[in-house]
Amino acid sequence: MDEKYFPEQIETKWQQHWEQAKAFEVREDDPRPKFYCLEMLPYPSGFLHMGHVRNYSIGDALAWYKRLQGFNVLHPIGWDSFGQPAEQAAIKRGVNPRDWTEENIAHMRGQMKRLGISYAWSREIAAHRPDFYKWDQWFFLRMYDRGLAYKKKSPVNWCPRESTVLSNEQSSGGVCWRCGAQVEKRDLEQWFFRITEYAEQLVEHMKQIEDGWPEKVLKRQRDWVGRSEGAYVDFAIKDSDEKIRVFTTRIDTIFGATAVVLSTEHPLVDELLEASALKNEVMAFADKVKAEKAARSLAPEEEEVKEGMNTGILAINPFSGERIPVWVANYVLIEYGTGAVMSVPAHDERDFEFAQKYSLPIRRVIERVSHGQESIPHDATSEDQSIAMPHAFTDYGILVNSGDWSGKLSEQAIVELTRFAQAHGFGQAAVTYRIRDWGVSRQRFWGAPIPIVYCEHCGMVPVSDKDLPVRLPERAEFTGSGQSPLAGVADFVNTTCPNCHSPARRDTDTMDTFVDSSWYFFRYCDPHNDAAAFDPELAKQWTPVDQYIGGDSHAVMHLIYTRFWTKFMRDIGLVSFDEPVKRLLTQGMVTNRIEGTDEWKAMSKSLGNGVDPDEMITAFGADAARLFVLFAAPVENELRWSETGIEGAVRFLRRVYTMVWRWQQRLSNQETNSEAVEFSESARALRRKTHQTIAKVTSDFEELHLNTIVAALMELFNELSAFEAQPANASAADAFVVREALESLVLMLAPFSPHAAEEMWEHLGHAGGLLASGHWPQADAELARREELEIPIQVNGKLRSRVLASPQVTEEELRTAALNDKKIRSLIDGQQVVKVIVVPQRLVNIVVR
RNA sequence: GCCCGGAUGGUGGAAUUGGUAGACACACGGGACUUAAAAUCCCGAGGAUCCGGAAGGGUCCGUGCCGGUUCGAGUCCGGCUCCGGGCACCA
Repeated sequence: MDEKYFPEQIETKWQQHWEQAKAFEVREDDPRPKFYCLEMLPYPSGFLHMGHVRNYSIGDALAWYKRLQGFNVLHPIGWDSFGQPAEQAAIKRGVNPRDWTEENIAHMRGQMKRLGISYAWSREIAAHRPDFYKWDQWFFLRMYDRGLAYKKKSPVNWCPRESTVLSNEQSSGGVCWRCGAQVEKRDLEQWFFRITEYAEQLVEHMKQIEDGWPEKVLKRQRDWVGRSEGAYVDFAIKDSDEKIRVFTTRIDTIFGATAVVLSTEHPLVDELLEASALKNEVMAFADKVKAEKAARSLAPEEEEVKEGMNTGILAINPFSGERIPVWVANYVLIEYGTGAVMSVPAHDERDFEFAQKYSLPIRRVIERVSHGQESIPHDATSEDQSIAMPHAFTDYGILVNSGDWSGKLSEQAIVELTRFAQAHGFGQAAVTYRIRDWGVSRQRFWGAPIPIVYCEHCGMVPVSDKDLPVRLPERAEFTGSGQSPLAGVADFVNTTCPNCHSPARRDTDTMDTFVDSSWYFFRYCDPHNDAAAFDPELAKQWTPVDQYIGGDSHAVMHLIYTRFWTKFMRDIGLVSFDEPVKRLLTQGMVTNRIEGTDEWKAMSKSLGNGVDPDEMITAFGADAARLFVLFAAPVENELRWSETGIEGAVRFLRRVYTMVWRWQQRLSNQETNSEAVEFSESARALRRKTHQTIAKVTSDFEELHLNTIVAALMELFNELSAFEAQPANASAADAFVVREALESLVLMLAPFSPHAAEEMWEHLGHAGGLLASGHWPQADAELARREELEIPIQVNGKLRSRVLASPQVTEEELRTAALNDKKIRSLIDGQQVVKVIVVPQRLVNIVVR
């Protein structure tokens, strides 16, 4: 041990020790309870950024804590190594995506090792390696077997810059989630996973995780799934056998329907207009809307103007028999519900706006329930109330002008009208969801090939399991054009049919990379299995994940897909639970000031406010960088980068290190190891602080309040520094107390700054390091108890004095002590004491008048 | 527009869930060491104001704003303001 703290030396030394000792590898036959600590796997862009450092520092702190507490901790890492950047590099610079990816992984792995994150490296996985994506393909086939993977021609979100299809999640807001380009609509044959089949469970099972997941994430998922209860209602069409089915959540307003409005893309539009004189006009309108929709993606912020056209067709309101016009309009979504709505201008903002524009009648059928109202308003209101209503009235209320249902409350009417529709065969209760099936086809090279071939005779045929993986070819042409580069690789495309062995062609699309991340953490349980994605028995020992940590940018994509995937794996018998992750932590962003401004933004190269973790490690050491990152803000908050802050962390580590250096000689004497009988008052105070700190740190770890843990450790250190005994003159009892404090401090520091902790632990007489588990200190409640309490005394709620009392003081004694306090007596002299409130062990408040 | 968060010193943030507001740190100021600087160590500090030669001590105000509940409110309730985020024609 050097007298001075040299982080670089210490860190290199312990990283080697850990590697040699395989300190963080785990075995399934370990009898201790398991803990699965997982951080979101990174994309191998080539360089870690501070967001990664924060993510892994949080995860590693927890992994260390649990390990020290005696858990068998699985803490793995891998690479989300399929995806666009590798392919972009191939297009722009002609490099091989595989080489590019492997080089990036090698560099980032080195950075992680320099940070000293305690990963079980033998379990490292990478999505782009055939032994991994083989199982993507295997899962695809299982989806296919069950009808959960299907192909359909559909308008897809198309990123023109990257020449690829995006999922709904990846194109939310009309822009590409990756490059920000405006998304266009195109019709392509695409593979989909039937996530909608699991929509109900995705909502329902939130109950199982609501204690462990941030409400913010659950809410976004709930919104994304968009469960909505309502009813289908069929409107018959005059002079036709066809019906228009609409979905509504407000069947109670149906007597106010003054039109039925179809999406311009509704299949019935064509058919119904066959005989209509307006056919050409309406079709022209539909084309115009379609063109506008495609163009609109160029300026998505722009609010769309509602436009429509009367088709001249009449629909029949099944409740009233009334004939109302059928319109087509651009504001009705084909993707949601049935692609058709009943228009109730009086009670829906959108219909109101539309009706005003086209002078459709606005008929009020719901009245506000006034407070205490008993009587029912009668149906005396006039037909057209557009003048009387400045807005749509969208609240629930009481029905008017609604036939037999007038006078009923909305809630009740909804139930009764739905039941009536069902009984008469023109409707039924229905639940709809906003979530759409997950489009997984990508016209890209750098992904898992879709294991399907097309045979002239047999049509679409799945590849046999035994022929997996369908390997990516070594080379391809990267033109950046629309087709998958795989289409140009003859060796890849041309194959034989698994069925009839005649010539066939492979599907040339690859899978969305979110497929990899949907199940990767199950692979860590059994990473080298070449007979299965994982052995269910091994997975059972580790999963579900106890704590997952990552950015909240994945709140709806990855974190919904992985929940879906888990339910699917449950259904094919691989796992026995519904939810893959018990606790989720969404860490805050790391931001830095943009030079010359007062703006704090996420670090990024393009903004020029990035901080290179390597430089941090070189300048201050990994231990200090990690300590600072965890201390500077609560884990879920934004973290504002500060150079001086990290210097403070170095200073703290240096001070602790120096303290250990100063005491190590004295503490090597065995007598300091056994507890003395008598301790001085100040020694007892230090012990008290030690045990109070242990208790606080332990409970804060359970909540991942890492910043307050560091503060508590600093407090303990400050008290230790102020302790009067010095190494040269310390009694055995004093030395014992110092040892207890120092050892506890070093152990509790290990999750934050493990290298320095190892070094100090060794020099406190524990050769062999911290590697063995089970060292976490135990708080002794007896020793942590205060010998004397300082009780604040208030008069009329204002702090006026303090008295000292023993922790055993009774309420009565406290009251007396407060009233007899000199200062208090002079203050309340001559006034009437109305009441004395005594909070045991806490405070006394004297109320006077 | 709708739905969530949040607002505490110069700064990041603490506060046992209704009980001494500002822990811990950064930045800052003063001092020691030094020829000097850096490093290190010690001390100070919410604001205003008063008493005292000093050490110290007192009073008032103070957790975005207004109001309420309570012996007591950063914490609970009602009404706002501002900031951040999510969704965005989902019938």
